[in-house]
Amino acid sequence: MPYWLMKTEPDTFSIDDLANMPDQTTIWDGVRNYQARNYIRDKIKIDDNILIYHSSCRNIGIVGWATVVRDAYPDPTQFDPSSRYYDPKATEENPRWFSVDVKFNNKFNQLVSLATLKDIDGLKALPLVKKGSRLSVMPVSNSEWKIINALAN
DNA sequence: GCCAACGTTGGC
DNA sequence: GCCAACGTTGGC
Repeated sequence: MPYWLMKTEPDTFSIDDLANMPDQTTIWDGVRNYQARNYIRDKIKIDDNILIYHSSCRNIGIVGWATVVRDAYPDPTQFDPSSRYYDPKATEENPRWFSVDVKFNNKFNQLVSLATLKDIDGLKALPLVKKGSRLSVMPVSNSEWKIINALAN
């Protein structure tokens, strides 16, 4: 089963916010990067697992994981002029941006910090730890998933 | 808050 | 199609 990692700013939406949602489920909206969009639209499927990463905050790192419960569909915020994610060039007939729904699964007992991730040889290929990488949705291999789960316990 | 690195835009 | 200018990301 494929694995992924998605970034979120906890000040905007944290893993605790996800755990507190009705049915512990939310739309993952606001992705506005083409490479990340392509993963969401074309690759990410129901039952795939998603590591949740907190960025731009005090405690940076992977905090837990969720599971995809709905395949890609047009991100409604692109059509909403009042949304910060509004995109005037997107149309219902020709949407640019896509979302999936994700459901909370587990919060790690301890955060796996970015500094820790950068220190592990088996994680060097992960875009997250590469200098200058800004990709907000990325694939995670089976072995990377295992390493990260081991670090979380 | 700073700023390096990156992705996108738009003039040519 | 190039590339300068701009806006954004995200660690520190």
